[in-house]
Amino acid sequence: MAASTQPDVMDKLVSLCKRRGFIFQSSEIYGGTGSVWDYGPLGVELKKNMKDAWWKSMVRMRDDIEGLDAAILMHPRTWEASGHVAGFTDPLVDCKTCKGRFRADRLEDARCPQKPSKRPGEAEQCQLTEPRMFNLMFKTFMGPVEESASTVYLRPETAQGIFVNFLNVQQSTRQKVPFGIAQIGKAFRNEITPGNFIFRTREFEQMEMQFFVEPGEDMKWFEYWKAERMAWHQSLGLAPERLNYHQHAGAELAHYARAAFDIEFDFGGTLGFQEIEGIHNRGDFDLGRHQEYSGKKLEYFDQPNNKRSLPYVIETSVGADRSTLAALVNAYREETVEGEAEGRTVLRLHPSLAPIKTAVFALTKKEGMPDMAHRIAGDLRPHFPVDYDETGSIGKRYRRQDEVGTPFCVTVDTESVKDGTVTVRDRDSLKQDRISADALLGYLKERLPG
RNA sequence: GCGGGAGUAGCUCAGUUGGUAGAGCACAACCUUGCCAAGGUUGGGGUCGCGGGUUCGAGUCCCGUCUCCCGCUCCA
Repeated sequence: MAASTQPDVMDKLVSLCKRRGFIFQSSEIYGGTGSVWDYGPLGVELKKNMKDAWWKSMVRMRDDIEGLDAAILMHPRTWEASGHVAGFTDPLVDCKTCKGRFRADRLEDARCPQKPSKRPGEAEQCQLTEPRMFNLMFKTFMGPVEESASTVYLRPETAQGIFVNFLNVQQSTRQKVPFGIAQIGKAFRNEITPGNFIFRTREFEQMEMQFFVEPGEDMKWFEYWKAERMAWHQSLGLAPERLNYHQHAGAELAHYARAAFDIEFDFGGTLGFQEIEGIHNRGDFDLGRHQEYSGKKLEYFDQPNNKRSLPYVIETSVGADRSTLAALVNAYREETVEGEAEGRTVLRLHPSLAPIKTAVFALTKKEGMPDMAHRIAGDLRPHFPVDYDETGSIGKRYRRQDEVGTPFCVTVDTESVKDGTVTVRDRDSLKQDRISADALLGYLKERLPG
């Protein structure tokens, strides 16, 4: 069969995601809410599989990383310490005449700085609007009274929940540096320019791990995690040629970062290579600042060597939504099946990510086929998500499952009812195996990782 | 926030000079077929993003508003 990769599949993907129940625009019946998306029945499974894969590789498969689920609302001082209150607030002014936008604190004598060549005639002076404060953080109020003292923020990143709990986790688990804390959770940013489907949204989910290391060991661990994280993305099927590293240098470096690399994925079309994960060496910036703002010591006591130190932090931060989008883009294919007039749309998702692992069909509604197919589906359900279908032609049902990435389809026919064998069809190779229904679970488990 | 484009059925779209909405696909039921989107019959679905105005009458003209896309600004 011939495969074709579309230059820009995003439009088709958005349409498919809505039609098949992966992703819907939030509050659509009210006209939609800007840059917020809801995950439908298949989308929630896909994203959950993505998060489970991450959690398993980070927390369950290692004994040097612990899990955490910190609250979205934190003490407001947290964000003063992190630098988000000061660093994320800019006074912006717009020029009504020349359409420019500028930071008020960088303007001289309140004049529009646009070059004369781009300004209208002298008679028509530029008109600047009043400065408006713009902060990336969403504000809300805690308690019944809305007053400034009760202002709290929706966290713009999950990392701070880990830093403030550093000693709680370390002492309760008796971990020794180097060790890490992992967390999956929602974060909120009032982006000026959101967009590109679920790529940049105002409410999103992060999968972050902060690894605490001895100062001086930081670059060694930085390189370790750089490699490990790239391997993880590939293990979930992202094509190696669509992944690369992007190094941050100079002004591009965040205020806390000593070194930073992004892992980028090629989304194709107009988007091209975009960040899906960041690996940062944050030094002791965060623990140091929280120590300063809270007045509480956050040093780690190294018992054998009888010394105290503030660990350095190597952070890996993946966007769960971006990874999900990358998986979808990476998996999307429009193929021509040999000998067939019509092509097929197929999501070649890694089996561990597929929302439905196996579909069970009754070839027709006669001769006890539905009964047997229902029985088989029921036997498989305790083990993984299963879909049952008996409508339309068999080819049509295969196409439906291809479109949502189901790796295997099992069909019960007349022979099945007589001799107990079924047909198992593979999504990618289109090959069919005839096996005993009794051996089906073992057959599928062998081919479905996780 | 600015400039440009767009908003008609689940999806992709068509709707001529304003006269009370169509197609393909999808979906549901039944018949037929019986391993890769066949065929047939029937059917459910839109008041045309939302609000207002002009008009005897507006999807079709005007104003406002919301949302999406592209560009700018911005982007820890």
